[in-house]
Amino acid sequence: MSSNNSRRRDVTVADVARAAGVSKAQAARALGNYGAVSDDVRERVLAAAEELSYRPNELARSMNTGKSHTIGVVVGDIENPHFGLATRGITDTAKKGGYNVILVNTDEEQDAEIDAVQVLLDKRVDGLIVAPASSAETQHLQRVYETGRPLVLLDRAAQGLPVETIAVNTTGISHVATQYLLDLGHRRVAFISTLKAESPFSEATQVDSSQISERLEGMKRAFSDNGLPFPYDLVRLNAGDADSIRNITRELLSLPDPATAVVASDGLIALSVLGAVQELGLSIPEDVSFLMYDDFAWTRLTTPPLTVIAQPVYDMGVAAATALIHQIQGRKSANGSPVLEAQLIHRGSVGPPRARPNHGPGAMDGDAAPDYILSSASELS
Amino acid sequence: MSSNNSRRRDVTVADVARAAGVSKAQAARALGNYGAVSDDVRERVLAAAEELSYRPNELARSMNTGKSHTIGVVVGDIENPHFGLATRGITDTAKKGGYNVILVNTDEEQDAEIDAVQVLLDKRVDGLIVAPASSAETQHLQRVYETGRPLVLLDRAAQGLPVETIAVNTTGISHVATQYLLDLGHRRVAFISTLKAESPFSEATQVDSSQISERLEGMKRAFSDNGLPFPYDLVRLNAGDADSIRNITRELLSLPDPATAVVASDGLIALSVLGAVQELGLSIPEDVSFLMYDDFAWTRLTTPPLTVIAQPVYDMGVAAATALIHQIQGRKSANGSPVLEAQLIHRGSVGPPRARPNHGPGAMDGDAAPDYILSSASELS
DNA sequence: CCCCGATGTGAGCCCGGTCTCAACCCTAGC
DNA sequence: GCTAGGGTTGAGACCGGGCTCACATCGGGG
Repeated sequence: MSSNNSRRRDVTVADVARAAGVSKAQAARALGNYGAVSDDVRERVLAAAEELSYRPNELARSMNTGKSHTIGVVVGDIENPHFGLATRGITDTAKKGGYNVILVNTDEEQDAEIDAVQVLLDKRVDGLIVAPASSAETQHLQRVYETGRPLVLLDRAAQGLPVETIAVNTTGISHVATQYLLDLGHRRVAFISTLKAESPFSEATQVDSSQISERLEGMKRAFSDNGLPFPYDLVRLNAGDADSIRNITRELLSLPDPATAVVASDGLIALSVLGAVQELGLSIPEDVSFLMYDDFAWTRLTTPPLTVIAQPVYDMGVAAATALIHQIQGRKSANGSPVLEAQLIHRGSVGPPRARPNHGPGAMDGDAAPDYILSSASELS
Repeated sequence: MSSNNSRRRDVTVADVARAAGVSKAQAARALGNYGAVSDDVRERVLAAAEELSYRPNELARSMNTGKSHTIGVVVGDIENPHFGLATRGITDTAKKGGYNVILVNTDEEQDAEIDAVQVLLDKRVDGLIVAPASSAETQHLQRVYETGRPLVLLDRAAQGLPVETIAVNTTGISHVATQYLLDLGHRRVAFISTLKAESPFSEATQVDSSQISERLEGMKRAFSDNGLPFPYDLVRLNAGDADSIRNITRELLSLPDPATAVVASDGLIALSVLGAVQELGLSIPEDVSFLMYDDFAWTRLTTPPLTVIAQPVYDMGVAAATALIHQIQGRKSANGSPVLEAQLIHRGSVGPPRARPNHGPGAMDGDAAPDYILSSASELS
């Protein structure tokens, strides 16, 4: 009936003004609630607006206020619950502050990210939250920074960019977790990440992601603190799709000197690793210990439940959005960024490594965890 | 250095025109690649644009083309992997078609949804994809439809709105799944959903969500096909947060005549139900059978792995975005919406109910599954 | 009685693009 | 030599709000 006969034009202030029998300026004032307007005029305008069901065109409004009340969010993959949860934190906070969120997925592709940032800038978002795919190639972020448009990084820092970054103390928690594994007697600790890299990992590899490099840093430091050599051969990058992760897992566990503990960099990786372990007929933690980043609800339901490094992902989203909105509004961050800490949560997927006949020097000779470990383990649970 | 001294204005066509020594109109033509422009002018303009690193203001462009190349997506909860995955399907498809996505979360609140739709309309999105919280209260969607702005519904239909809706044949799969449970001997089948409702479920309850009502319809039909009374007392709505789900689960399992099978309406509910079952010290499927909607990777890792109703969630997102873009571009949907089918995937969480001494009439007297069931079960696995 | 400020009001510019229109140049055809 | 018609060009309208400015109008104080 009253529906779309040739996409009728939207109602504008001019229309409302005409209907109310006043000038456009007066109508605008009444609607925008500024300037001086007589009660009579205000009433007539508001009535006319109601009658015509007038709605301001936000695009037009944005154009001369220069504010779009929209923030751009660029993440690697919303399908990944890690980002899903962070995004939730961002959108909740944004909404409270009167902002909308344009979400762009990059599949962790550098080019897609560059593009995304550009598009969002073209759309004149008021600010950007980016989880950069690379901490090394950051010219596009540099450019954003130079235009003066508010920018907050999530999860990963960008080299040499003095931009507010919301992330947990990754090196620290990684050190703690690794020390825990070492104390239990593990020496062959593997680490699997989706991070894209050209060649196999070695001592010389420069890792592009600050987050991954910090995790590795924490591991290395723990090994060296204990006077142990770091097992470079067990660090695996490029763990993209489920199949490649399965293959990597199989390989790590069938080496002549196999991994006795596996650390998964995120939940998606964890799922594939666990699938592969299951297929190999190995059991956790008797045959392999397993540790993953992020504490999702399902990690409590596996047998055994999984020992995880919990990150306050939702809160990180909240913090990022809060910081960004502060920047947009030209305020200094209230109290700097809140300190967000990750936490090692002991459940059942980590145990002492299986005793192996042929172990090199420097290894502890027992395979059971010393008492003090068990007690420290239960402290946090 | 070259950075933000007092937020310098963006470069405009006028600036480029001046730099190239031509009129604004000519510069616009050269940049926009339309009309007649001499090679000389084109070159000078493009060079100037490059030099000044000119970028068109999409807002201004949208304003007089009337197209924002943006679609609005309104979902209940992105944190829920169901929507996470669907959103991924939507954004992937949108990007391919040159559209961006503004994402709004409603927490399944009707008011938030009304608000969200309004805001997106105000921002002049080219179209909307909505997973409506209610199939009954749909005036806001009705209004969208009346303005002629493209609209596609996801997951749930809206009563009396002749709008393209992307959903699986829910009644059918629910019927199949229920029949399977009945064949195994279950009579006390519970269903838990987040759907908000005023009062406890009864025969008279009108369910607000088409999706849930179809699922219930499928269940009821299966019961009546078998001449069995439908256990209205085991349908539980309002299963919001983790705690309430835990309580509901405990209650269902400790009734005088307890549920022997529980169907969870989504992954988030499933997690809490499983947690509660674990806490009660019950085992699946010996003590209770369990069935859930959506096939997430983690459902394979629990002990036992879970029997699920797999929905092609990603593809539904793709289909919704595709349909919307077709509408926006004024084309008829290529081949109507593709037929999307859900599938019952048999794993280990459903078994025959425990034999109970005191069973009413009409129940099968054995508790083991008849042979034909087992074979039909393995067909799909 | 006149001046002044406070209050109302309308005309019109602005944001940064798109696009229409009329004018201009130039050359081929008569 | 003159004109028709194509290729080029610039001026300026327009999208829909925000906002400035100039011009009332009115009441109170000196």
